[in-house]
Amino acid sequence: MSSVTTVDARLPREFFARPSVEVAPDLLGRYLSFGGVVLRLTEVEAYAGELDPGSHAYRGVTPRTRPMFGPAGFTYVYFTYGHHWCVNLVVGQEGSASAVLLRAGEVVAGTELVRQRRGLVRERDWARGPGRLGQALAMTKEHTGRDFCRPLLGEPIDLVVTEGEPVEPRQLRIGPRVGVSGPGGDGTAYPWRFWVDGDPSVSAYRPGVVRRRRA
DNA sequence: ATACCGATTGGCT
DNA sequence: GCCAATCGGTATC
Repeated sequence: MSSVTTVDARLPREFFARPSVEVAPDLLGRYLSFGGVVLRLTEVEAYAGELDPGSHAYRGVTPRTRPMFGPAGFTYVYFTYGHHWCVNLVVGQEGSASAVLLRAGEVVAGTELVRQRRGLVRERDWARGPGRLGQALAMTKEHTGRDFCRPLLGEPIDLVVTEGEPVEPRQLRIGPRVGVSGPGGDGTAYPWRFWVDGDPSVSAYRPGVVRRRRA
C-alpha cells in the first residue's frame, strides 16, 4: 500500500514526448488523478504506432484513432467488446501514433466513488484490467482527446499524472502484451507489457490470438 | 448497406 | 478452462 505524498508534481509534456517503450515502464508507480479518483499505476503496455501490428494505429489514421496521431499529453479512449472503455496516454512525437495503455492500478483515493462504480468486487479488482480501470475512473468516449498536460489556467483540471513513487528496477517486470492479435499476436515479438512485481492489482496474463493480416 | 471483429470481462463447467 | 455478451468502428460491396 502506498501513501499519497504531500506535494506531488505533475509530469510535464516532455516526460511523455519519448518513445512508448521508454515512457511505459517509467509510468509504473505514478499517480493518475481523474474526477476525484487517484490510481497508482501498476501495469501498462506500450503501443508503437503504424509499424506495430498490435496497435490500433497499424492501419493508419481513422476517426477513432486520430488522437493517437497527435502530440503527446492527450488521452486516447476506445470502446471494445460492446462493454468496455480503455484508457491510453498518447506519447512520443506528434505523428508517431504511439501510446501507453493503462492496464491496472491501485486505488489510493476516491474509494467511495470507485466502490459505487465497481460494486461488490474485491478491492484489489477495482482497477485490475483495462476495462475495469476505465470503469473505476468512469472514462468514456467524451474523455478521448483530452489534454492532461495543459497549464493550470482557468478551467478546472481534473485529469493529471503526477510523479508518485516510480518503481525500483528490481520491482519492474516485462513480458508479452495481453490479448494482442494480428501478426506476431502471440506477443513474443513485442514484450511491451510492464508491471510491478507481485502487486495484487496486476491483471492475469492471457495470450493473444495469432492471426494473419487480412489482405 | 452490411458483415466482421475486438488492446475484455464475468459467469459457468 | 471455456464461452457468451454487446455494439461502435472499420472494411467491404
